[in-house]
Amino acid sequence: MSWTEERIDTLTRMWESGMTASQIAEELGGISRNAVIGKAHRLGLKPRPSPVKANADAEKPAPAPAVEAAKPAAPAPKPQAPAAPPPIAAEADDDGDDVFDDGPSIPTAMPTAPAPRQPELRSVGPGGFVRQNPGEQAPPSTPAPPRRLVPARPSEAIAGKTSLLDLNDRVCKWPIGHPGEPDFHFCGDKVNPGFPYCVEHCGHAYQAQLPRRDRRPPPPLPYGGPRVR
DNA sequence: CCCTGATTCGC
DNA sequence: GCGAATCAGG
Repeated sequence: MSWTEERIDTLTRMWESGMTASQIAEELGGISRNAVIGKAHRLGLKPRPSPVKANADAEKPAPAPAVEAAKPAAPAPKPQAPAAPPPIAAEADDDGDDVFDDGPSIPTAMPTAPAPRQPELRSVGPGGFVRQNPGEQAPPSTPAPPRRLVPARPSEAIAGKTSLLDLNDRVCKWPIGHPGEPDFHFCGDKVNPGFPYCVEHCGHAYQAQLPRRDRRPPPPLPYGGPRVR
């Protein structure tokens, strides 16, 4: 098997949306988990919560005269930052016509003029909702993921629906249902220009920020919160 | 044991 | 560039 552009694209999207290397390998078929990881690294995409991210020290005064087999063996106790489960937002890369693609961006990216970071400046998005400024961005109340991303595999249940692999910059990435469920898919409507979601779901994802004093205590949506649908 | 991603290194 | 082998943490 060779890495065609299409396969690379699939790999990239799945990798960036949090699929494990095993799952990606299985999806692509005829390829090993290692191949996926190797390719992912070669592509330069690897910002991923690794289960083994301990070693950060490169310099070690210890003499390593051996030609090889020099194992650092540095059990430096490091505080482990808990890796938050990645949001389901798959920043799809469609080659060519993605005008607004400036890399892995957050949904606050403005299509036209970047709003200068000013405390009380507030702009109104194309959908008519009030934008949040950078910094006050609570993660979109994505009711999505953390359990386990399983499918992405063509199934009868999602026939005609927008699957993970169908995501691009033009369709709404709002998840419908939950990963792992047979009919898990995405909204797929035309996006509110400049946003990852359609107008309706932008209304869910971006809420007008009330003055702090009027702010209700944050609704504890532990996880697997309100179903969208 | 299982899983994960990271890294190495012969090809 | 590729990916099996290996490593290492959970």
